[in-house]
Amino acid sequence: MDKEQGRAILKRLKLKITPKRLEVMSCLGNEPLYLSADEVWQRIKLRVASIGLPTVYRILDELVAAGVITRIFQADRKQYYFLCTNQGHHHHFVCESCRRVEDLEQCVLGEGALETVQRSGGHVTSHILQINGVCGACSGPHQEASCRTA
Amino acid sequence: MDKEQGRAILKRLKLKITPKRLEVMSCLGNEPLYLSADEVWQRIKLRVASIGLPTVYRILDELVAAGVITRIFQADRKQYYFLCTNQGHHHHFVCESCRRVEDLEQCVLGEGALETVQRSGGHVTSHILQINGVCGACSGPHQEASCRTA
DNA sequence: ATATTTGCAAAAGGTTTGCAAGACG
DNA sequence: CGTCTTGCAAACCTTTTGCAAATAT
Repeated sequence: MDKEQGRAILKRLKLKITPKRLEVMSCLGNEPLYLSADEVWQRIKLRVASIGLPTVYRILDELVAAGVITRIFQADRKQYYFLCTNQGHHHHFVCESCRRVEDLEQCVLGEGALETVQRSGGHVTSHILQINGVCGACSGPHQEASCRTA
Repeated sequence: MDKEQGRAILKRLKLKITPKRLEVMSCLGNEPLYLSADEVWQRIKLRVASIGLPTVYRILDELVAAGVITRIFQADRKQYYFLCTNQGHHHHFVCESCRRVEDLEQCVLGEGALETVQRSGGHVTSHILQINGVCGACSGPHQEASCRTA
């Protein structure tokens, strides 16, 4: 996720191209980790003259609404954000240890899911699916030291 | 969900049997709807002499920890609660219109879900799966009036 | 008798809002 | 230049906490 990709996304969304927006996208797009709004803010502050936390929230909200970034669910009821590079419909595997997010190859929802609802006359509009666990790197025999306790 | 079932659950969880706990379970167990902590509180206040909102939160937390009730995810980032009567591992269909929650017959996670992760050396510890839509009753041709706009 | 439970009031803390100043196109 | 963005400070509001009083077993 370089600046050029960010510019293209903003142009497509009809949003003005501002340094703050580019920084938020760049921040989330540079590593496959989920971050809180506050964490994005802390990282960006180091590189941008001045930016307020509300601005970070506003930008994140825009990008979530546009489908550019995804919310990650965690037990602490804070909002976490992840920038998907993968375009198609898919879901995520989230490592509890290192915060890494991996795209699952396809929507792993089973066949029966929608039928059950449709059978009773209803219809499905959306679904939430997130798989939590420990990634390969964090599960490896020599990786204990790198594991987070949070 | 009558008082007797509530008593049995509390006994199994080694929690003292108090009127407040029975009321919370009874409130959530009487209709297949998800409610917020505040809504549970409002309903119980009508029937119990005095109960504080913190108590409702504490009881809900205990019951979630014990697996008796489930959290429902909504966009407003409030916590919603639903009391499952179904015992086995399963997930829920949530009606956006009437708040009704229906148990899906089985875990609708597809076969490929876990394999993708395991292939790279990781392992899965949990997953979040919730299907949103409009239920049969709310989708029916003569049900427009009963639909919520929230 | 004693550990658990609860009320009350107050705090916590992530997120949102209002408005004036600033920046993009 | 007009409109969209942003900073700042303050408000919001759900949820949590501390502690003393009440209650279950």
